[in-house]
Amino acid sequence: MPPTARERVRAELTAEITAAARRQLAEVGAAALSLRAVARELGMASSALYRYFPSRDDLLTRLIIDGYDALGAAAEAADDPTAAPRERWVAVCRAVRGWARAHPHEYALLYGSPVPGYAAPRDTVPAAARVGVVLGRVLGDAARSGALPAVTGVPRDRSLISDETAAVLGGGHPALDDAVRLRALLAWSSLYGTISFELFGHLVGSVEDADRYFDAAMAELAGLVGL
Amino acid sequence: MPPTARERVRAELTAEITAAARRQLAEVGAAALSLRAVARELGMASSALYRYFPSRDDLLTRLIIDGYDALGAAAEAADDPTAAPRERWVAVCRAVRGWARAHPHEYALLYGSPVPGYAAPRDTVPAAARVGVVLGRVLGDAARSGALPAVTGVPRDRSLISDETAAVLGGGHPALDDAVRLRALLAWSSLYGTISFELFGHLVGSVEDADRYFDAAMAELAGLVGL
DNA sequence: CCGGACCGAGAGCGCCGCTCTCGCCCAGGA
DNA sequence: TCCTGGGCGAGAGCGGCGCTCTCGGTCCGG
Repeated sequence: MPPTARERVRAELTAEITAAARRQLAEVGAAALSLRAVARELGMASSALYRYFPSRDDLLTRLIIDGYDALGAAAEAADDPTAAPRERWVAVCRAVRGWARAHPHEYALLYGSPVPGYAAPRDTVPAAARVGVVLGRVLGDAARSGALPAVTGVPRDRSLISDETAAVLGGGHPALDDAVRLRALLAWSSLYGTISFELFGHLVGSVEDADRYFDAAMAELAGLVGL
Repeated sequence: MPPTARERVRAELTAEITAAARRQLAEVGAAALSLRAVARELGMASSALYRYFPSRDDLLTRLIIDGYDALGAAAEAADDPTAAPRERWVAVCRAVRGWARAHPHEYALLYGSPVPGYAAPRDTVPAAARVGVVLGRVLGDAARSGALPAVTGVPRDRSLISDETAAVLGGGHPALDDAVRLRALLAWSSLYGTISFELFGHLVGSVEDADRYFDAAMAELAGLVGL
């Protein structure tokens, strides 16, 4: 059956709340995000918000999922499947960094310290995987076109990377070399480390030109994974 | 002149406060660290704490500096200058990860999202650099012994890495190749990214054996910098 | 010995997350 | 048509937070 009028207005108000919360998040950061302030901005009593989100953590979870989705969308939009693998790789990395710089507090919410007593629900996993999927597709396409170094053919006794992650990182390619999987996951961690270092201020005074440093670093990582 | 009795007892109480705060930090994390709870643990009025720390952020700053120092000490202790460069590199990385796993909340305070309105004072810089110094010394020693790839000798028009950081990363070696400097900084970012991913739960389900994955990843990074 | 610096305690302010209760309003069944 | 029940917003309130101010007490140096 179609949504009733009640359900529609409820969904609208829920969207308004998340929108206001996202504004707050962008302004003051996750730690200072206050349910009461969101309610004030919306002109309603703070207690009324609890009809829509059982707790502040649930509101944050909503923002986390939306953030992963927005980041994933940015990465997907930046990938041009017709370009050369190495350029695709760097372009996606640039897009991730660009999104992070445009939304620093959201990025910090996604990849910074987890909030105090908060354990990421499983809902966030598929959204969080989107960037990995894009990176994996670049790798998989490169492997299919033979641009990746040859498979050694000597599998280790036990793989370091789980099968699901290997599938994502392989981008549909059936059997990426275990070393490539490892390097792909390492590169993804390194992308995250590089962006976080820059955003969280650990690079101030160390890097002269952040843009050029990032491009050079991503080129190194592309070389590491074999692109 | 020697410290007066007043100064001594003041220093002692300050130490007790930071110790209690460090316990709180280890238990509940930085975001939930409460000045009032520290005061309760010490059996004093919360207002009395402000005689010793002007604000919660100042107490946090103290903990941050101590954390950097402890981490730096762990890294220094793990470095055996008589070992082979590659083993030294991996050993230091292992030590950093070990400290991070033993003190997850402190690590998150150091390298996670910066706290809301908090801007890291300059006091934290020297303490924060200690790990970099250790890593740089490994690199510099390797370069001096000729274990690092030959310098290309073609400097870029402008260095990406600042002179001070290049000096630290060079570990006293006069002229490390610019590419090596870049890779060293990238490797340091990657070490941080790898540990953070593991600690913040972004690797759950992706990595089968965290210990083996970390060792393999650090070996890759060692190869990247030329060790 | 005395004045002033230092100190701890208490009360209080404005926030916060969260709960409970109370009236309202509107939709759907009798 | 009326009535009733469920969703809803508002208000009051609880305990906890960071932080400030004021007030006595203590102790040290001149």
